[in-house]
Amino acid sequence: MTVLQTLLEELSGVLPGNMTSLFALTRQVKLEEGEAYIREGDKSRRLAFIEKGIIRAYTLKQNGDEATLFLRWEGHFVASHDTIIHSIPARFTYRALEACSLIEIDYDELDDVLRRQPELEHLRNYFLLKMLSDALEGLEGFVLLSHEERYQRLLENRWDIVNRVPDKYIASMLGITPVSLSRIRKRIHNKGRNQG
Amino acid sequence: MTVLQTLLEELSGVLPGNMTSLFALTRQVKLEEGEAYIREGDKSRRLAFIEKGIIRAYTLKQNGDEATLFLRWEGHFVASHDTIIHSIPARFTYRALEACSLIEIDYDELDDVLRRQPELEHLRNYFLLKMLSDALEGLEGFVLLSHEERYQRLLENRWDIVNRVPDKYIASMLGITPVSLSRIRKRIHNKGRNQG
DNA sequence: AAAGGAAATTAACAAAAGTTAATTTCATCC
DNA sequence: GGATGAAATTAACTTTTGTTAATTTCCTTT
Repeated sequence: MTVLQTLLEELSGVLPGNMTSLFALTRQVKLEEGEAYIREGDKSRRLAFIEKGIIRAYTLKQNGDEATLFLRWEGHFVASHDTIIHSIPARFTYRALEACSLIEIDYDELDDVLRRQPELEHLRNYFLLKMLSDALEGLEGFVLLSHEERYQRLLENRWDIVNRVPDKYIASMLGITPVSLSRIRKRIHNKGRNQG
Repeated sequence: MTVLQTLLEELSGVLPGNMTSLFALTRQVKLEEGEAYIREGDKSRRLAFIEKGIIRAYTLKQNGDEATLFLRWEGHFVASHDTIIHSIPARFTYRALEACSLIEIDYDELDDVLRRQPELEHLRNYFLLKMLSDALEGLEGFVLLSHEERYQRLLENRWDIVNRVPDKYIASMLGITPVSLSRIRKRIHNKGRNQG
């Protein structure tokens, strides 16, 4: 039984048997480090649970630099909100930062199953609420915290993830340049020295 | 028939009769300008559709300044995500910037109705996806755009709303100070003069 | 019309971030 | 183990923002 199955059963309280129609539609996908899962311009509406690895969503800014929108890792779902919510081609590329193991499903097929088995609908609610909560938490950071505080918070809450990801992607996610992040790191380090 | 009823029926394709149990639980709420709808610390799980007016979600930063997380206006739903998603007391205050007319429902009662009438579940999906989309769009702005570009985008997309809201709240939403927003406005104005 | 008060602008200076480029670190490959 | 190349740091300089305070604008009230 997979991590995902265990998770879903805990959340839904539904017996494994009733999940058969759901899991019949899933397939395992392996990505090599650096491999793209969804490319900018793709129209496929696939959705994946991350069993292992980190995926980075990014796009090119007008000035040519990459901008990282978010990272997702073990236990998260990843999908292009452009294709699923708005039915437009993906405006971001979703690429594996590490070798990844995913469990994939087509969103439209998932939708069919949920329509036929409304007792599973609260799974969808659960994950939508979780994603909404994450997004709002991100927004909060930008409104409430300075760049330095935002990085500090990331270190406190996700030290393990920050450690697995090159700083330049972290910087971009924080809305700053790598040079600026480096200065922030130095500042934090010096504070630690002087003030304990 | 209210704006909300019309909207829901368009979205759900469900006949008015089936919505009776839903609307039996709603009540209209009027707020004066400056009146709070939900206060920081509140535990109530109410949810409201905004028929008329603008509501601002804000909290006090550690330094004592107010930080505005978002604005919601006609056609949006407003609720404390802290109480509804996480079941913790609201960390933000939701206050009417203008006199408001709301249609309110208790989230737990709504939840009951949706469980009993699963044919309405896709309404919840629709609104959750819409809120998620809004939140992600906000995040995108912080990652992809400079302060000036973010303000420009707001002017282009929501000129009518920006016009109804004091600049200091707009500035806070953009993650900058009122002084800085004022300078940005001047810069934009001057560009318009010189470069047409 | 005058007064009062909040919001917005401006000014002046300090702090932080952007930009470009040089330098150093560090992991990887041969 | 030395070469290679990307990432991170540092440096030097410019631009933007933060901060505090003064000034102006604008709206409301009397």
